[in-house]
Amino acid sequence: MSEDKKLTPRSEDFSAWYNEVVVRAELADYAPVRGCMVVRPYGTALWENIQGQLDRRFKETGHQNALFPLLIPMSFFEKEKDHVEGFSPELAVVTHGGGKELEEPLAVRPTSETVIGYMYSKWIRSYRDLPVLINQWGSVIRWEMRTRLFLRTAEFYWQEGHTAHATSQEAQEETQRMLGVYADFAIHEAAVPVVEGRKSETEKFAGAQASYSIEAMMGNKWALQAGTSHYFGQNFAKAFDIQYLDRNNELQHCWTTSWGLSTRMVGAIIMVHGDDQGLRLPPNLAPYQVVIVPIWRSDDEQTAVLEATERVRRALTPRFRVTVDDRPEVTPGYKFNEWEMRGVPLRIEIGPRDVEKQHVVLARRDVPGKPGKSFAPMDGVAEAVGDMLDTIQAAMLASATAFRDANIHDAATLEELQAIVADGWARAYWCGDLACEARIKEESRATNRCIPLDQQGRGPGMCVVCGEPAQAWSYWARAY
RNA sequence: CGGGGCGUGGCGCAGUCCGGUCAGCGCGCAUCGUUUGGGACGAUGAAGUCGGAGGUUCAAAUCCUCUCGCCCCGACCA
Repeated sequence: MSEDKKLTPRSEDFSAWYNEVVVRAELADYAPVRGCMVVRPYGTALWENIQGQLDRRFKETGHQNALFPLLIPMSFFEKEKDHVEGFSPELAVVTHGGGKELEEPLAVRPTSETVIGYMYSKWIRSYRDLPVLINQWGSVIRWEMRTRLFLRTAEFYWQEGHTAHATSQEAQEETQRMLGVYADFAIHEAAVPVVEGRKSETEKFAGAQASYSIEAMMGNKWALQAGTSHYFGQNFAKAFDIQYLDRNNELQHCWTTSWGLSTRMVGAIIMVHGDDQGLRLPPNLAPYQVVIVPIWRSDDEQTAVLEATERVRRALTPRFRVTVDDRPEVTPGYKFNEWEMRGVPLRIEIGPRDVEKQHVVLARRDVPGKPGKSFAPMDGVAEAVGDMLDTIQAAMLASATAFRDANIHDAATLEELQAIVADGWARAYWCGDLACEARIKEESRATNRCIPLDQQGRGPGMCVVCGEPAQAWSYWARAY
């Protein structure tokens, strides 16, 4: 048995395991450009399913897609003080075009608040134009010092929603509505049990008045910010003159928001669900929900088995995303392992014995080995598969939720917090003082992940650093 | 940008300290045969500017200088 057939146990070296899963499952590769990645067809298919589920939700909440330019004049960034400070260090800048040096350098967008703000200032004239609810799918570039496939690449693919509203309240509601959309997507499609919360002052987005995030616990108990939603107040509207005439014919600045979710979600799915066999994908997002593996020996068997396989495939298509692995040159055992590594949630085995009995073998990816196997009659296989995929989706969410909850603990002191975040998340009160927050980070290597909107279950508390009364508790964890 | 590690057929590596039949192993790949219900086996075969550039030497994967890239840990961040 050669070394490359084993995946690194998740508990030993999580980073190595993660890289191996990404590469061997053929999700992505390194690009010939520093810090960038090539998303391979299998990874892209997964991403497209994520896009589909999000787009469906965006449509339901009244949003439309649009496309804005990749290149942004440098001067746009200088219009909002915090924004330029936040992004200047990580801009990629185009200085030449058509063989000549440009009069004004162009930044490759690191995010599109500025160009979109510029356009909104032209589009919005009246309160009747509001709200503007637009989303963009595309890629952006941030020259990060350190990169990781999917989690932090220099170029990354995402959606960024940008909205403009007539009132502060409406913009704040939008910010939280979209946070809720992300949480709903993560929980019900990705089976990633996220917590929702507000970012602290130090953690919030450059130029935002308030930032919110969904945070997920990875298999090594680190935290990952899986989606963000920002309330800008009138910061960008004032910087870009986004104004409208209200009912009283008075000029007002808009209230704007933005929210984004990236290919980082793919990384989250890998790190939340993956196991020693490799990738595990939730049925709702898996490129292939079902792989059918026909098994035969003789030519006679082959004919009968492939006939049955085709019948089953037709019964499942197009209701499910199905692929058939009838490669004659590799053994069934090889196929089992390969598709398990690639995370396909349900495998159907059809061999001579199954044809004879007119049933198929169902093998669950989320329960590896024999315990995950069962039979389903060929007639009515679609119903059995539908039920099984629902079961798998629910089971994956349940186990990820149980894992998360088992690894979150309350901390009453800094010492307790330090001990907890070494191998989990801490819930700890913090007075809101920046110095106390910095102290926690220094002493524990943990960051303030978010201040949950739902503060239930804990009474009034005291800051774990200074002991002063604290209004709210946060999740603290090591983070990607 | 600091600290550590690594660049040798497609992939994973040995060889580097001590220069000289070291161009080698496993997997993969190709052909043929036997196999096929949990990563098959045998035979034969193709494939490598040893990351790059300079230098030392009769001789460099190996020593020296510079350089490029990647991975991990920090700082930064979706």
